[in-house]
Amino acid sequence: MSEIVTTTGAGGVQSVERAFDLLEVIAASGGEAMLSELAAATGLALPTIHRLLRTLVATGYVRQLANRRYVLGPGLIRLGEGASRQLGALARTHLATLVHQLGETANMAVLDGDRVLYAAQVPSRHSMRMFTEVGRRAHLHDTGVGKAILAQLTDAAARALVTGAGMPAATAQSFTTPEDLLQDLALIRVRGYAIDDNEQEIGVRCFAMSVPNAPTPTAISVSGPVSRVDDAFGERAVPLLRAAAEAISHDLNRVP
Amino acid sequence: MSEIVTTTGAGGVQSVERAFDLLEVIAASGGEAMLSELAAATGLALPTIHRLLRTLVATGYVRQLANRRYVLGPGLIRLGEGASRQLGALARTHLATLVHQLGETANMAVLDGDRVLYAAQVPSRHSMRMFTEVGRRAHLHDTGVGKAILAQLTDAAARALVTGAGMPAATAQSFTTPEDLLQDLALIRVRGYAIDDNEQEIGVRCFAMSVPNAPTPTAISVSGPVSRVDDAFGERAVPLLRAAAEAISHDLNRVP
DNA sequence: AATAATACTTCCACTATACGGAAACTTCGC
DNA sequence: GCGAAGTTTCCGTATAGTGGAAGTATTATT
Repeated sequence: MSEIVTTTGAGGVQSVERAFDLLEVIAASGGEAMLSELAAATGLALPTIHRLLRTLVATGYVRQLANRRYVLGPGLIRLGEGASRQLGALARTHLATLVHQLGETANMAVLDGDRVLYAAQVPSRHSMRMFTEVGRRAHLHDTGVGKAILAQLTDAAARALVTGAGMPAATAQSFTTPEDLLQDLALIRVRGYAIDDNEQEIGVRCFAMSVPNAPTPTAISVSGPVSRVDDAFGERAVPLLRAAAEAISHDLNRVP
Repeated sequence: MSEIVTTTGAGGVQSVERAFDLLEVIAASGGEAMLSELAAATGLALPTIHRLLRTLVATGYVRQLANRRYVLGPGLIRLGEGASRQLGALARTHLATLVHQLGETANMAVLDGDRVLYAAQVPSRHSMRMFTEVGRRAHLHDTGVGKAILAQLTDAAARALVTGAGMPAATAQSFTTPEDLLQDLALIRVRGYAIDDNEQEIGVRCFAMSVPNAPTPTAISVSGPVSRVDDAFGERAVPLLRAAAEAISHDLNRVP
């Protein structure tokens, strides 16, 4: 399913890159893989992989079953939580302000490979609200945050990402061809924000904006049912979104 | 705060061990650290750390702020999610058995820093049930799983964790001083399981037991309304909990 | 604003470290 | 039980990583 993943960037420590490649391949194989599968996916020699895995097993980032299969270990949960908290804590106060001002759920998401990863959420007090959860990953082409992130990139880069990931239609409103999507991205660049209008889920609309100068491409959004999130809502939301995006950008690049 | 962390196990790949040591130190420093802090904590030479971090930054597992400070990167969130799902899948069948036998919601949680992280849940079919969700983190001192995990540790370690995290009273039944809690932990060690009796939420009672020999301190529980989860329930639940904990332990420590 | 102090990054020669071919061993399918 | 596929150990080799020293940026001090 996967092929060579090695990213031999100049000055990188080879064995560290390879160790993380192995973890990524295991994750991509549903969290469980055999030694020979890893060899096929990475192109590395068997003894090399075995030695790297032995190190990861000894440190608790990989577990080995009696199958001899390798699975992601609990040590990674800690690190993942730490990373998630790190990114989310910074955003949460600003997202909470948005929720207070607008009354709808606010999210922050980052580009992760060819998907968006929801890194923080402050839910609204409405009972009817989005059920997206922190840690969930979604497609780029049919979410507000995804399109806001794509609009920051060049057309070529955006096209490469969505064609790589595929463009399944979540609803009848979803874009299904790169051409249609690129047209929307051009509009997003001009007006400065993205709208997801029933594209991800029927009945849900969302206003999203990219966070400038983020280390990883990042966007924030407010979303809710179409009955409440209408054009009038958008007029109120856009300036507030911009303020929040700039505040988060400021915090991300803060120099204390 | 930390000191030398290096785990030079025979046959381990040095640079991989060091890279993960760095990640752990960053996580232990609240998700953010300076290069020189890392040097002090690990005892490694500055150029070595710099090179390792550059690799981690290039691969997205660490971010570098404008401060030049290093923080855990979004790539770790993916891996953590994968590991969490992996652990949950293993437990789910055993938790489902418990739910089938007892008719109440079953959970598995792991120690994560100074909190418990719910890693898996199988809800009961009762409409009135716990609303805890996978991925949610809770305090150690007022949950069944938290107390079961604390009881595995020494009094000193348990005290350090709860004083570090604080002991807010969720209900009038919650323990609020380390002394009271340690007394309960002693009881838990003797009888082999923990009871959360209206401590986390009024009306909810929970029986919990630690999973022996888990790579990370882990516990499982069954919980429900006090009307159903009474002493008679406990008498039925405890042997089944023990069987489930041992089955999970068995699976964790490799069985095909 | 200029200077000192501190922290970070690049350079480079050395050698310890990780690599991978070949062989021994284990498990699985038949 | 036997053969095949997969996994682990061994070990000579050379690559890949190491860290002292020097250079550059950033922050603190006067």
